[in-house]
Amino acid sequence: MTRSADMNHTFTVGEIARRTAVTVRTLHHYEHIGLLVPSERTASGHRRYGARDVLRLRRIVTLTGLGVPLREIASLLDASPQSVLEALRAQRDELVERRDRLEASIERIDALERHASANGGALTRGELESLMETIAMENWAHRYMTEVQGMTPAEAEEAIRNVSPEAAEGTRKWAALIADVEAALAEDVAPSSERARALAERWRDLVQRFTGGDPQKHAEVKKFYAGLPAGFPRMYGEAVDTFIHEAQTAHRIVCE
Amino acid sequence: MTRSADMNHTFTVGEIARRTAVTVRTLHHYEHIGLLVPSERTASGHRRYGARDVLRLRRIVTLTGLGVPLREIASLLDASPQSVLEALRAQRDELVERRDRLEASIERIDALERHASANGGALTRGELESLMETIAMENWAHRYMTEVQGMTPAEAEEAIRNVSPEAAEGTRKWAALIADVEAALAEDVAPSSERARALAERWRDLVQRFTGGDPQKHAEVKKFYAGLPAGFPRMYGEAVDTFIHEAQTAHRIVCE
DNA sequence: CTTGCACCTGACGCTGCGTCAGGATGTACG
DNA sequence: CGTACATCCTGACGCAGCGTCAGGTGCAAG
Repeated sequence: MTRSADMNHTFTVGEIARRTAVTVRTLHHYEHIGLLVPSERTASGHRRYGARDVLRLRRIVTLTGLGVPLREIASLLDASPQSVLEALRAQRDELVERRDRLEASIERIDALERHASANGGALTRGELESLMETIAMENWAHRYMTEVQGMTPAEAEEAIRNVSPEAAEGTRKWAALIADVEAALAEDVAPSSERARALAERWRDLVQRFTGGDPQKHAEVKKFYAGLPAGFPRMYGEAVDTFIHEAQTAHRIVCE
Repeated sequence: MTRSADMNHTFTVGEIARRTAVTVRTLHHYEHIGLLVPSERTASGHRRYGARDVLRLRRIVTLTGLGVPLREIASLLDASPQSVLEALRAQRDELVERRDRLEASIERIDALERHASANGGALTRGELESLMETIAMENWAHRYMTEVQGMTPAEAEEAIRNVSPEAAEGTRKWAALIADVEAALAEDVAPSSERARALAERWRDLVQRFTGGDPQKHAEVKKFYAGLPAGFPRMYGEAVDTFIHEAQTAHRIVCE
């Protein structure tokens, strides 16, 4: 054997880095935060890692691979197996939540894609806008269900997914209408104008369609809106509300 | 109507924040990076957001909700619908990749949990260690397959998942053995000791089991290891190799 | 002795804001 | 008209996990 029996052989940062697939900078960082301090230093100050350090590092790498934050790893490395398991359970829950959020985003993009390809692969700016507004309203609905109705994120996703296609179509139309009204607001369109009349009529039609012409349901919706906690973000702004009201008055459009 | 016709009404930061469910600090930040600069300021320097700003903000919020980085949003807001779609496609790919990574981590934790509950819900330190070593080796295998064999991450996941239960069991035993050897190294156990002999025998048995006693397969495995690119991280360190070699020599354990 | 590589410390950069700090404004009420 | 009290302002540090210089030292080989 040409190699000496180097049982308590020590390694330099570079060697450790290569052997465990982390960077030198990472090792510096781990030492800086006190997570992995090499057990030795040469006289000239070079780091020397022993077998014990390598073991510790392997555990650290494993746990970071599971997405456990470094702070937690630091406390876990000296903890009992039970608390490690417990921490990993908590970690799992977090990972699941993050994964579900990603999944929801992916599905929204997919939905947008489907619409795009249904329209021949090309979208006009307006179509894109209204689709993005739909997404915005879904986000809003999600917030509403979790924060006001107290649903879990998963339940809210479910509820939103379970909306029937026609209702989703309605949502899309609402989003488009609101976007149009806000565009009109941005362009200083007068409520008495013809364009405002068209918007007010679309608004009335959507309200009728949404409530099925049922005054009681209309009242319910109003109550629903009134019941929102103060400061809770609305689907559309006060300015939109005011504009539509004025346009309806100006053009004597009865909404109910 | 008591409220005046405030068509080009402007809003303060706080109002905007409440209505769009972002924080005031976020609006400050968006202005700081030039993403959303309010179209007006009062004489005293207070921000005033108009309908146009609200529209822009809604789009920003929608896109951040899809995980698009702010820098990209900045360029997307003035881009054509086509390039927006294109960017969202790229965004989707990224999201999918992140989701898959999360999924893999979740599954690893689940596997660990299953082992734990199979052992009656309680794990000894050694069992936990060896399970974590298994994870480490899976990570290693993943790196090996993607970086050396050139597989995609998905293919690598597949390949690892497709390992038969017995092979997985073998992997676990290997991991446990390596961990034990490294522990022995950390404790300065002599290669001539009884404990080293036991380790060397376990090593020999695993090699035999892995190669099925076939010398050619043994040679293949050696070649596989020798064929690894220089500097590629190994499953175990040189010190382990040396230790086992010396122990086998000291106790005349023939391995092949 | 020089070359060249590996190592050292220190410090800023990145993402997307949260969270003070210290002070100026705005609005409602008496 | 003064006084609360909410809201607004700017500026700056903090966080997670390192990447990436910058400027200087150590070490083995030719």
